[in-house]
Amino acid sequence: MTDLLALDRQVCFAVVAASRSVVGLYKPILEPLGLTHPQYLVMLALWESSPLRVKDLGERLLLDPATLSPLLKRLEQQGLVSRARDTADERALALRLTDEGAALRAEAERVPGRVIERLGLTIDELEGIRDAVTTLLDASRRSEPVT
Amino acid sequence: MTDLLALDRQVCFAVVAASRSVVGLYKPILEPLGLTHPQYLVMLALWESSPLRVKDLGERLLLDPATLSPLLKRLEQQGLVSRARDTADERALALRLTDEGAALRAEAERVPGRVIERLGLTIDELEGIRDAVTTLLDASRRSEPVT
DNA sequence: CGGATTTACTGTGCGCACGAACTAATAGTA
DNA sequence: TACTATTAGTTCGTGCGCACAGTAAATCCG
Repeated sequence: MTDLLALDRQVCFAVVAASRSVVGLYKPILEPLGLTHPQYLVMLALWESSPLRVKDLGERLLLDPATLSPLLKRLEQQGLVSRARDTADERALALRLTDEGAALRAEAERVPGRVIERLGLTIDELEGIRDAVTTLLDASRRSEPVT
Repeated sequence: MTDLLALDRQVCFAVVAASRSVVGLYKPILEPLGLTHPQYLVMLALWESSPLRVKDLGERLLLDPATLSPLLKRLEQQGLVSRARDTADERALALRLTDEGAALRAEAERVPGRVIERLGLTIDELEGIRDAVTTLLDASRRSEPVT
């Protein structure tokens, strides 16, 4: 019989610790860009599609608006993002890349390669990890109805 | 050729999001015990070996002393843990379970089963996830020399 | 049209999480 | 024995991350 207690501990501790450790790996690489890891994720989303509302951003990153709100203000202060009310819907905020924010993409494109290099894992290993973690994420999200 | 950029994004976003989501899954289950997830991990460590120093605890959980210090004070205030200087080494803090802290274990033993049940994953899937995430954690820790 | 409801975001409070600076105790060494 | 270096914890500052309450705009509906 499998020891559920030990298995649960291994899975949950590992994923929480891995999350912190991986974010820590990004830190020195993102520092020259002046970004934290969550800010980097926001910029990735904006580089992909630029006029974006806070709500949509939150759905993509699975983050609360209350978390994004101050984070976006910091990005605005850094001149990377502009925050303006959507003219069509005054409740919503239209997030746009500034020229500076768009320009940062060139530098950011070298980030993933450096992270993967430092991890020292093969593509196959990374793909396996991606699949396993995605399975866990999906299972976890299914069990806690988002609303 | 594999798209490293996309792969990196998938792996790193997934692990960070999975971590948050899984911790969120614990929240309603741990709430009746009066514990947050990090506090639960600390209690797990103490249930395993009771006189423990902050340093050792930090090494097991991969957490900074600066993170544990206030967390442990909260556990002390809840009456679950005692914090007393080690008589042999006055620098060190001897963390011990109180009777109440030891007693909480009985309730906590039902936590992992409930989490696994809610995740709805098979034992095989969980073991695969554990192995994949552990590989990632190890790789990440190797690349950022702890000190 | 006009009031009730929903929606989008913001402010507050609390708890991590970590780097950096600090204090106190121990260990190492000339 | 003194003097330095190391070690163990704490404090402070900053940035998430979320629950909860609040505000303002849009939508629903009688």
